[in-house]
Amino acid sequence: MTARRTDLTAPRTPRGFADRGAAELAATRSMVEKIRKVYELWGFDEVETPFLEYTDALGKFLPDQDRPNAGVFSLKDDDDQWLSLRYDLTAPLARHVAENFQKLAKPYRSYRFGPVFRNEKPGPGRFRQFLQFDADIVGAASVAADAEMCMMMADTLDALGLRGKYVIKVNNRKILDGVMEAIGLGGEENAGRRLTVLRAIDKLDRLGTKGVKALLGEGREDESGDFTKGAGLEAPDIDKILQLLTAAEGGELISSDNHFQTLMGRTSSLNDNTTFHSGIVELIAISDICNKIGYNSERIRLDFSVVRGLEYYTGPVFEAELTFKIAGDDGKPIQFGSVGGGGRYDGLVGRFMAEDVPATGFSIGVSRLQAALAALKGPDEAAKTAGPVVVLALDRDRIGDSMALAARLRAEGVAAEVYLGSSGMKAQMKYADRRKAPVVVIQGSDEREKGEVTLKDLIEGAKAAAAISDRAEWTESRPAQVTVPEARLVEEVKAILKRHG
RNA sequence: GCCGCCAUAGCUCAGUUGGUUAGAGCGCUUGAUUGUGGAUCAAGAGGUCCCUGGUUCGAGCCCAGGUGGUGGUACCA
Repeated sequence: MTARRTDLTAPRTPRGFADRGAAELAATRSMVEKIRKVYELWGFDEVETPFLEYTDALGKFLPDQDRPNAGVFSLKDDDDQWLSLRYDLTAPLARHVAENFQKLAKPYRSYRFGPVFRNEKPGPGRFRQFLQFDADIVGAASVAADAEMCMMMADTLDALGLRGKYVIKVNNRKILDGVMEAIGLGGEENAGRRLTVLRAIDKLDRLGTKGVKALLGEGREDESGDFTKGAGLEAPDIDKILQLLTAAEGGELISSDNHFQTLMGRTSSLNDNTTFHSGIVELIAISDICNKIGYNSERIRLDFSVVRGLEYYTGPVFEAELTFKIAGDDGKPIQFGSVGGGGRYDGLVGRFMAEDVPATGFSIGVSRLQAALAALKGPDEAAKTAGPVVVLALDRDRIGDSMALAARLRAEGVAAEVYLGSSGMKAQMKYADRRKAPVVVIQGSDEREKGEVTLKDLIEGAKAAAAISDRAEWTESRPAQVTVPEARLVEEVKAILKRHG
């Protein structure tokens, strides 16, 4: 027996990172192409930025003030400058725009796709590297740009076959800011409490009115016994916020003056606040545009509980949510929830340059959306991808003959490979089976002498085998197999492939 | 980050109050029936019982710390 080696390295992917196989990559590719097509149809140009940025170019908007450096992978360059892996595609875009400001035609419409990295606790379906696909308009202050973003996001999900299975929820940060001003939380000194209030509102869909109420007041204790400190608001102020959250109930985009009046009626105590009021006016404008073009409340809706990023959004915010549930492995329904979102961030480019540059955009979580699409299709779909035709190598001295057969198939555009291992025929058949080969090409000495090849249709054969339980019958029938002259190889293989689409 | 649960073969899991050489099913490899995937039969490979330390005559089992996973929660740009 061999001695145990102690110098072996354990093969392992880093925590929260994953290898991706052919089927998954193919699904990503097809998704990405569909999304790209929509973006380009709307007149967006692709741009690519590096994975690494100088930390200060990303850093100011790290959201969690308690742990300003957590969440990001950073390293020090040889000139002592800190670099970080990008954690989204928006901050790098802001840098790109500021750096090339004179060259770019504005409003600048661009899209980006690629991996982003977050150094935080991974979970099921949640990785430390994942894909995003963003689109942004920089240099357009009008809410018409925000309306475009909502509509394009809807188009994108439509293109992915999700019509009727999602909703784009729209809100405006000015509305939330206005409410907080109205209850005396304006000004620098209340920034911390405003954050707490926004976080509480963001949890409405998960914790319900009751949970949010607790978080706005004293605080809330969760099932594990952990206590989350609340915002400490007075009861009448809490009511004002809850009143707002329910004001958009019915889930309609404000489509007319009539709706506007109704809404204003429901939020009467807040309408004197100018910030709040201008937020409402902006939403009406977005709503008018969307409705005019035919994006009704089936696709785009008003929802005052949408908060999104806590730091940099300044105006309209939107979130794409999948509305269907899927049965998980344990039978419990899984709600996929948010698969993307965005909003207006008028201050983000401005931190690189003296002038403010208005911008709006959104991001699609490709990895998450792909998981949802896969779950929607069911597990069988992924297994259907066909492998190459496998040419068996029965006679080791004549491997060149096998390679010549494969070459002929390739020359006609049929994916083909020769078995290059050292096992016998049975193992080679098994190999072809596992490769998901649709066809196996067999040429042993028998066939070669007669100038023939035997072709076996593995897909048809598998069906036939299911009906056979008797050994003799199996041997006898040689299911789904034909022997043809070598000259007809390509033609016959193509015919079999065609039968299976 | 905080709280809880879990860790035995490639996978899913057994493993008695702490007691000899740690098991099963599936999968994998090889062979038989034939030069052919399935079925059947036979044989075989595969384990630091997560790691380190402790208790004990003796630890897969008990204790402590660590690591990894998982379920909440926090955060989610």
